[in-house]
Amino acid sequence: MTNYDKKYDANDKYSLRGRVFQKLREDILSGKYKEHEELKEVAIGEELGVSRTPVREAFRQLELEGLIRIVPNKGAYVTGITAKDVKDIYMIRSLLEGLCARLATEKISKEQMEEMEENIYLADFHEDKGHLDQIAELDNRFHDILYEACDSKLLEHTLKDFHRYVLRVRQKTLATNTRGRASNDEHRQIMEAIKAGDAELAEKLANQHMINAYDNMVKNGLKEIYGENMDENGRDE
Amino acid sequence: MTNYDKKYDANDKYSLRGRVFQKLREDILSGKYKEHEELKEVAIGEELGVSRTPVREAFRQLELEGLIRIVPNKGAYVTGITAKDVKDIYMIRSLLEGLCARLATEKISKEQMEEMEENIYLADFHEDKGHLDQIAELDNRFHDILYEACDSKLLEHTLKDFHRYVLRVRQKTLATNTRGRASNDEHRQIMEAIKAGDAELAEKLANQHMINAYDNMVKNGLKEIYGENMDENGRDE
DNA sequence: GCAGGGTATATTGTATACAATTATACGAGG
DNA sequence: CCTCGTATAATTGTATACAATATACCCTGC
Repeated sequence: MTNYDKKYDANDKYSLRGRVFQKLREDILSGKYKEHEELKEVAIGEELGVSRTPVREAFRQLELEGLIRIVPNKGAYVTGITAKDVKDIYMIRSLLEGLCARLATEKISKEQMEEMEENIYLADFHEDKGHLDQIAELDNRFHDILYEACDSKLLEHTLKDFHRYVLRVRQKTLATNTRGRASNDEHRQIMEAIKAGDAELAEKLANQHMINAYDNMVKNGLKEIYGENMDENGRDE
Repeated sequence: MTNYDKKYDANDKYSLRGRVFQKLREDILSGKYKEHEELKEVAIGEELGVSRTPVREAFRQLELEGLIRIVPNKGAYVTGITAKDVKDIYMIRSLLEGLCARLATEKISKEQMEEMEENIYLADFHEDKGHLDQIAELDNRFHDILYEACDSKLLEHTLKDFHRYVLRVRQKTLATNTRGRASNDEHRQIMEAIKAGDAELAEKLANQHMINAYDNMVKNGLKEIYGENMDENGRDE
């Protein structure tokens, strides 16, 4: 938590450090650098045409974002997400997305409401056409709208952090089954509750939306994706 | 979010950067550096006897912790907490401490349970004696035990982040009234619910514990402490 | 053949030098 | 007296040099 939008000032794309940070985050989340892979300062620096200094500073930030793990005097390693992590994140998100939806019911602006309606309409359209990339994009955007609408920088940032963190997993499962349609239907219900001013209902629906998303993940191969880390805690309860 | 305990490997007290980071965090939270104060790299470096490099890296981390704000090419400034921030944090904490208590009911170890009981016993003792520092310390520790007992690195870290973030505020209010006693009574109830294996009750009690703590803050001068930032959003609802 | 140690090498940690940017001070012009 | 612009100083951004640490390999001795 605790960085909000302020971070974006310093991670601006105009400083070398900011560019390195964003590039590395992108590459880690997209899977270019795989789990437990070691990132070497000089190698990254040469690849991006900068010295070690901005690379090192970017590393420090990536570590606090949880994307890499720095072992003193040894190196920086890409962190993995365990199935247990994913489960925990969805438990937390279930509560916080609910809170977010409840707050958004009071605070949402006309523009945000309209974008949300449009988002759902478009998602239906692309679902019919089978445009998987757009569906994933719209799904992400729906949640971002919700986060922005709750009028809490802290909650918004916390949720965006978690959201981004599970992107690696979510993209895959959303694209491989019929969850897209169901997910969008749930989005519509949440939107309508917010529009009707029913904060209680919006909260409940958002809670359940996360639970459904997680259940779907488990059904559709979370184990295969993160199989190597499942042993410890990933399958209980 | 998203850094867990891994961070502590890199912020070890044996590297200069780790020492600078911890020292600065301590000084900011304790109030040595006040809101909006500018932190200069050379000044900090000279004071601690190190060069700018480790100071800069510590700055990057402090920024992601939300304690300072770095404006590119300008400087690093201690961030303030608005009353709205505090309110948001307690809303979020209410839910997450509840979740944490619920999980802890299943997962808590014998040692943790014992430390929790001892904590409450000791807090009562120091309350009788009027040892304000120890009371605050034990209050913090109670929550840390709870966080550790939930068996979720992610939830633990998220809650510790929020907890630390409001320390600046909480210390003051806890020390200025009778909240200490009431707080410890609530701790006892939570502990007993966990001990009895009643996860539902533990969750509800932890929810309410945070709400009570926040209400008490508002009653006892949150406005005075953060008066300058109240104007925007701090008093609605 | 194997264990232990030591040296070479690679990599990170820190300090310093240099470049770029921003803030400040002062003077010229109105 | 005020304003603007330029020069100068202060500060951050980046690169490089040097130090400390960890790793790998070979060499020696048993």
